[in-house]
Amino acid sequence: MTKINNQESNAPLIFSTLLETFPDARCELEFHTPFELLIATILSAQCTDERVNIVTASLFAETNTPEGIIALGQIELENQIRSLGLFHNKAKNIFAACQVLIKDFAGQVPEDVDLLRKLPGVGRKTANVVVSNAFGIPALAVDTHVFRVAHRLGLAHCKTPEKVEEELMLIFPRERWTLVHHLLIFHGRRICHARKPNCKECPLVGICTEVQTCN
DNA sequence: ATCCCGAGGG
DNA sequence: CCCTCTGGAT
Repeated sequence: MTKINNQESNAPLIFSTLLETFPDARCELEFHTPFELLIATILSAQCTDERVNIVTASLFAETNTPEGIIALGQIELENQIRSLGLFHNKAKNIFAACQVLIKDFAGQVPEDVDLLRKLPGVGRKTANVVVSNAFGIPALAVDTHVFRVAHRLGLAHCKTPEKVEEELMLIFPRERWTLVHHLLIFHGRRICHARKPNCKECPLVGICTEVQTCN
C-alpha cells in the first residue's frame, strides 16, 4: 500500500517553492572563521541567532582563538555569555573544547564531522552546521525546525533527528543538502512555527500533509 | 505558558 | 528512553 503522506516525489517542488520564497536563506550566525562559527553554534542552543550575534560580536572583538578563550578563563566566559541561557554548560563545553582543539588539533577546527564530534558540546547538529557553513562540505543538520517542518511536509517519518537526517539526504541531492537545511529552517522560523503555524501565508499549503486549520 | 538552529548524563 | 541546564522573547 502506498503511504498517503509520502511526499518524496514532491521534493523538487518543495525545494523550488521554498527557494523562491526565501532566496536569501543562509546561516544567520555571524562569523569570520571556522572557530568563530563553532563557538557561535554551540552558543545558539535554546536562544535566537540575533542574540548570539550580539554576544559574539563583543566576545570575538576580545578574542577569537582557542588560546584566547582559555586565557579569558571559564568564569569570565560565563559572564559574557550569561544572557544566552544554559550558560554554565556552554562555557564549560567551550572551555573544554578549546583545550581539546589545542591539544589534539593544533588549534585548528577539524574539517570533519566525526572529528568535530570529539569536541565537548559538539553533537551531530553542531558538527553539521560547522562543516557545511565554514568549509562548504555538504551536510544536512537536523535541528528542531528541520525536524518539525520535514515531518509536516511529509518528507520525513522517523522519530529521531539522526534518522530524519538520513531520510532527507536520500531525498535531496548532495549538493543541495546545505541549502535544504537553510530553506527548511527559514520556513520553520518565518511561517511553519512550532506552536501556531501561519498556514494562511504558507506557499506550500496546497501540498502540506498537515495543514492546521485552526488559526 | 511556551519556545528558541542541543548535548550530555542517567 | 527521560531529565537537566537557562535567560530572554512573545
